[in-house]
Amino acid sequence: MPGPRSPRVRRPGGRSARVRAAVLAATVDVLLEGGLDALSIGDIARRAGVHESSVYRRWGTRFNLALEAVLDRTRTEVPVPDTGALRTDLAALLHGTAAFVRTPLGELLLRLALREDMADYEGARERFWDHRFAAGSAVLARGEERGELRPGLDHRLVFEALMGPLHMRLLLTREPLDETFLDGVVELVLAGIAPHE
Amino acid sequence: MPGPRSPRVRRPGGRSARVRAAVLAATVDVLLEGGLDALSIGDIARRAGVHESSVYRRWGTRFNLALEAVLDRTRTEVPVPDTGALRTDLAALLHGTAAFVRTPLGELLLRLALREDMADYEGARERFWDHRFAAGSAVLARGEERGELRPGLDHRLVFEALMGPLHMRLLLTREPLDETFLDGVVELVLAGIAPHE
DNA sequence: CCTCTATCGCAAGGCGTCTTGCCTTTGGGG
DNA sequence: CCCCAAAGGCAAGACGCCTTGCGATAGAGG
Repeated sequence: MPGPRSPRVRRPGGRSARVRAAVLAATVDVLLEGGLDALSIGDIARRAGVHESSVYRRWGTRFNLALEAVLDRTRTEVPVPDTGALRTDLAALLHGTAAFVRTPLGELLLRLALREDMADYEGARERFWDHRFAAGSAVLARGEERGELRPGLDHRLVFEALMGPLHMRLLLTREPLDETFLDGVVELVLAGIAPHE
Repeated sequence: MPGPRSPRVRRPGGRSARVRAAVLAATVDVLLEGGLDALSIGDIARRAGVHESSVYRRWGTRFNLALEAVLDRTRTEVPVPDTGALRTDLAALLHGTAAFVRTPLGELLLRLALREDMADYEGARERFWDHRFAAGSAVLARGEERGELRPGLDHRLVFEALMGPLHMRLLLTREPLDETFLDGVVELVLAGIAPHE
């Protein structure tokens, strides 16, 4: 239990912070070299010049460690496209996501998100998707003002219709994410949400 | 190398077949009780009355074993709905898939399909999705004859648009798969592929 | 029925994960 | 500047995954 003298925030340059930085850096290195399967706590501890038990005590499992390391390196801010037209905005959103998941860290993050045993990070997942959904919703709201789609649509549903096929290919059917495919999805969604003439 | 006397097919009631059946049965039991994480080769071998090394020699990793056990139990035949209208056919397809992935074995299969380290089963995955896609394509072809959708659309794309949001919710955002959602997807896709009036 | 080989049982062992109890070090607060 | 709690280092060890060499056995073909 943290006594009354227990500091809430340690000095950012202290030993703990150094250890944390060294371990996270080593983790990202290993991750980028060999992927999730190559992740070994012993290896990381050695590279970071830290004892194994320190890693275990702080992070528990290597997946917690990997997630924290990746999140630490990943800027999750999503740029909200504003090209002036719904079609190009949606395309930018989709292509941006495709580009991200093709990034080494992006793919790592996606793979980690699929694990079931990360109870601690429910919040992180929720925040991640809320963030991305907000970008989609902003784009749709502007399109609505311009009369480019029917009003009253469920933005979440439209967002999922846009992003779903991409993730399905990536994770399940493992077909390539070529331009034709991405643009086809945009056109299909666009047709689905267009106002009745 | 199999000599000239090497039989291609062993007797189906022989020792090997008995071991295989016992191990697969034990595997499914464990899987249904505790999920993928509870899968321990030692445990399975004990339950099946078989030595651990026999399991390792035959299946290698527990994920190969799990996949074979699940595939062995799963009838992957997809019923092709034919209700007379595209809307209800698509709804049946989507609800059927949702029902399958909510099955214990269905969810297990989905989780296993996500693993990257199953090089041996690329073929199985391809066959699985080809099968399901064929059902979707048949439905779309009939709809096309009835003039319920624009001709010349990429059936694969439409299929992915229908199934993508479901899998995205299930795997990534982990939001519930309620009726409203599923029906919303059907309506959106339907609007997206409808002939221009 | 007999042979012969694929498969299984067995035992020993390497390796990685993760825990735990004890001691040492560090650095924030008084 | 000193004290002391939090964090790290260390060592021992449990446990599960997976491999391997060898001997035993069952069952398919002759």
